Amino acid sequence: MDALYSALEPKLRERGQWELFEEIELPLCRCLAEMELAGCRVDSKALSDFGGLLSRRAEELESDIYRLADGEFNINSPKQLGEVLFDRLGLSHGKKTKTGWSTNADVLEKLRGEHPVADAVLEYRQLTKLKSTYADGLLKALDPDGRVRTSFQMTVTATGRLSSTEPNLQNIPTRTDLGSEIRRMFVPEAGNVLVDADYSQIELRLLAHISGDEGMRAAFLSGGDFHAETASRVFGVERKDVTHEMRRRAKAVNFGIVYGISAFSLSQDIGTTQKEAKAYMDAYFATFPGVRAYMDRVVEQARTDGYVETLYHRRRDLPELSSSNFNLRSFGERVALNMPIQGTAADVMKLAMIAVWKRLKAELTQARLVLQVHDELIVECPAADAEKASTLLKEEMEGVAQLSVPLTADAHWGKNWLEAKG
DNA sequence: TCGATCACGC
DNA sequence: CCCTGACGTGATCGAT
Repeated sequence: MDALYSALEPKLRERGQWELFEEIELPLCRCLAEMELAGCRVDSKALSDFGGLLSRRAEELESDIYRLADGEFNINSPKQLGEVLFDRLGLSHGKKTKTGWSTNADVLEKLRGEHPVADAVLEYRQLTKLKSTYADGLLKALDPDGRVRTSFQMTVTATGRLSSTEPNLQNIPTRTDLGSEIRRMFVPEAGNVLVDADYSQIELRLLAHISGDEGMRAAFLSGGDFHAETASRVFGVERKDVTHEMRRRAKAVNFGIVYGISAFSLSQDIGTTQKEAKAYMDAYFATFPGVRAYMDRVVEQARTDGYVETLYHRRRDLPELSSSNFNLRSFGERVALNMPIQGTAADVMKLAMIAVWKRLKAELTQARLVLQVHDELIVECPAADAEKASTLLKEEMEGVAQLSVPLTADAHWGKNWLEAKG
C-alpha cells in the first residue's frame, strides 16, 4: 500500500486528480461493496410465470412467421432472416451491414406496410429478448435467499460511469409496457418498500452550467418543461403555442446535442429530411449560441491538450483527434463533446451516493442503497421510513453540487421497482 | 473462442 | 465530399 501510494499519489496530484480519488472513487468503494452485498429481492414465482407466458407467445409468433414466410428457418439468425426477407420474399432492403442486409428494428419497421411478417418478427424479437436476457437471465442469477447480486465495475467505462454485470441490473426494461413488467418483479422484503429517486435532465443541466449559455440557463431557471421551453425558443412561438410535434422534435435535438449528433442521424430520429434536420440544428445554435461556442471551445482545447476532462478532473485521452482518418477524427470530436457532460453527471451521482450512504447510516439504519442506474438511485427501507428516505435522497442528490442552474431530483416509493418509478 | 448482429438501459 | 449519436452488457449465430 505504502509503495502504491508513494508511486501513485504524486502522479494523481500532478494531474489534479487527487481529490477525485480521495473524495469520490475511494469512498465509493465501500458504498458499492455494501450495495453488491445487499442485492435486490426478486419475485421468482412471478418471473418464472412471466417467462412461461413469453415462451407461449413467442411460439405462436414462430408458427405465424413460418406460415407468412412460407417455410421454416432460424428466426434468431440475422443471416437466415435476411435471406428469407430480401431474397425469397423480395422485400426492399435498407442499409447494409458487414455481412449482408440489415434486419434490425429500424429496417423491419419500414417493412411493416410491405409485408405482415415484419411486424411478427419485431414482436418475436421483443418476446425472445425479454425471455432470454431478463426472465431466464435473472432466474439464473438468483441467489438462494431470493436476491440477485450484481457486480458494479468502477474501472470499465471511458466516461466515469459505473457498469453492472452478472447480472446487468442497469438495463432492466422500461420502454414498453410488456418489458416494464420485469420491474414489477423487483420487490422489497416484507414490510419494506423501494424508494426510487432520479435526477431530472442532469446532462442538459450540466451542459447549461458548463457552457454558461444564458438562454439555456434561463430555460432551466424558469422551472418549466425544458423540452417545451426549448421548442418555444427554437421555433419562435409562445410557450402556450408549442405543439406536441414541436416538443418532440426539440427533445430529439436536445438529446442529440449531448452526443454530437449529425443532421443525418437527427433526420432519421425525427423522420424529416436531412435539410430540415439541419435547419433545426442551425435554429438551435442560433437560440443557444453559448452552446455552440462551448462545443467549439471544448474540441479546440482537446486538440491542444490531447484529452478532455470533467468538472471534477476525470480525464479521457483523445488520440483520435489527431488521426488522419476522417471517421476516427469525427468520432474523437463527438467524444470530446460528450465525455465532459456524461462524465460530470457520473461524478455528481457518485458524490450523491456517498452522501446518501453516510446519511442513511446515521439516520435510517434500516435503509440501504441497492441500485444505481446512472441518474437513478434505489433504496430499500421499512415502509415506515419511506417518506424520510425519499426526502433524504432528494436533498442529498440536489445538494451535492452547486451549479448555475437548479439540480433537481424526484423521488417516489412503492411495493416494487415499477411502482417506485412513480 | 470470438467477431458480428441485435436489443435492452441511460 | 467523407459518412453519419455518447456510454455500457448479454444472447445468439456461425465461422474458426
